[in-house]
Amino acid sequence: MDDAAFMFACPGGDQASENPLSDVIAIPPSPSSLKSLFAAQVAERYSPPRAIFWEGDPATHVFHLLEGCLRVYRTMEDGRRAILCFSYAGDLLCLSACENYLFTAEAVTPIRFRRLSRHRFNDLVEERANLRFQLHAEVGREMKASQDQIIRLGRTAAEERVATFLLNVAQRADACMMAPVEVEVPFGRLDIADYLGLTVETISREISKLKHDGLISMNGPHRIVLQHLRGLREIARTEAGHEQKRQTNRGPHA
Amino acid sequence: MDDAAFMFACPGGDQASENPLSDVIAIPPSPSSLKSLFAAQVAERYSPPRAIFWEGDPATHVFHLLEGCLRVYRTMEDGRRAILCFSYAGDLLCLSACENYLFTAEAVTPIRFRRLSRHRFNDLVEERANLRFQLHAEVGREMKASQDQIIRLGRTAAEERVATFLLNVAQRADACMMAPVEVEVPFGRLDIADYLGLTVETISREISKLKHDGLISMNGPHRIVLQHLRGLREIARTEAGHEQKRQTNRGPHA
DNA sequence: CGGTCGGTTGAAGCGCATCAATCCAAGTGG
DNA sequence: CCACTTGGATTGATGCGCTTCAACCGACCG
Repeated sequence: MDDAAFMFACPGGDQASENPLSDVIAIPPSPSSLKSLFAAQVAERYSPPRAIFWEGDPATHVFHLLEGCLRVYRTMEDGRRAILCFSYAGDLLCLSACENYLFTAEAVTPIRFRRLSRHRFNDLVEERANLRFQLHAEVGREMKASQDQIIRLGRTAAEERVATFLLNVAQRADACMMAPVEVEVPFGRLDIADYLGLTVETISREISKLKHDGLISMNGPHRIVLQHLRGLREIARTEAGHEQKRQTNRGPHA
Repeated sequence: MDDAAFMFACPGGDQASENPLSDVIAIPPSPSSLKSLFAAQVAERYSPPRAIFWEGDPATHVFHLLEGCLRVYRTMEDGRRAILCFSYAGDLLCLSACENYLFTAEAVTPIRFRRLSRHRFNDLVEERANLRFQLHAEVGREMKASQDQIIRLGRTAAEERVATFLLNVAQRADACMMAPVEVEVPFGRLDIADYLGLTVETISREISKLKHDGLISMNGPHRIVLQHLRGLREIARTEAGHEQKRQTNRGPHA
């Protein structure tokens, strides 16, 4: 599965910020990773459903999520909501340049995170080519994740979206993905629905269908066991291929 | 209208690459804009429906589109296609960091563009803080555009999408947007459909409906006159607001 | 002039939304 | 400790919006 469906992931392993010994003492000795820039900041704790910032507010800070998970969403005037992604422990938030936050980020579980003023973050990143490179790469990953989401919302059926979603959550938690995997799904059905562009009822029905077909089983609505990964992947064949068999839609000047 | 629906736009006015006098002579005297980095490159011409690069190919170059327009898309194994955005004259392409191109970019009209090797582009950008800043800002705009698209595909009806699309194309062409605007829509209905996550028939029907309601009129399928901007905006009220009236969907740990 | 391609329009069907009822777990107050 | 409440999840019944299938039209082209 090469589908990085969640934005803001930081697959490039890096435990620096979890290992204060290397950075907290004195002046950070030339930090080697974006996350280590946060090491000196105090960790804050929020309980759900508290937001760490709101869509439209001046984008004053950058964040590093240490524990728990977040929903990242935008809303329309009439209240419709789209969840852009979920953020997990280890993720960085708000790396993209913008005047105001483009979305709201709200705790789904109790979270722990650090913040850094955007000015300071920018200054620190500017100091080292290494960090600039990491930042650019990270934003590139976010772009890819957004594009995956665009394909999914525009061109796949409910069943495919739910299967893909489950596989992605599983991969988040358990990178190896061998035997039947039990996944913790901390978000509610409404969150999943707003993420996949569907309704709660449809999510529930699709999950029930997968359960009925023996592809998954459940221990309560928030613990789902993926019994038959191959079958799920079959359904979730959302992945972009590279052939170009389809008729080309010539422009009027062709 | 604060909705930058098309990625890779470069609203930050900059005609440097269109004014060769300033940059082509001798060594670029400390370039002040990303686009001016391309000034020394030869301009290539492609006819539709030729692609300038393919999804999955090694991402060797960065591009500056001088004339014409492109469709930028990804395809799935089974041939389903999603157009991520359209690119217009002036736009930069492939600014995000990635090993391989994430999408195919294909001429819709005859195009003229310049290319620059990614290595060289990176080196040049690295030299000047100003350019690094511009690059980051530009990628941020792309992110916002992708997120707009995610909301649209996940949470709006066909009518809204088509109205928004027309308004966006119009704004591209004519920034002031006062009186009835005649827009040139160079892409075919299939392109619009794959961009909006709909089918050709639905596009055609929605356009007919708008025509019937007097909101637009047409001079052939590729020239659409927006007669009643206010009405269109009414329909297209896709814009994200910032209120948070909706019930919060508490996580299980709340 | 027939053939092709893009666009439009009609008819029928289906997938998901909507509306509504029920279930269940957790919380609350008597 | 139990009656009552509350909110999320599930399931069923119905409806609608968009897709699908199909026919037709007009422009362009060989």
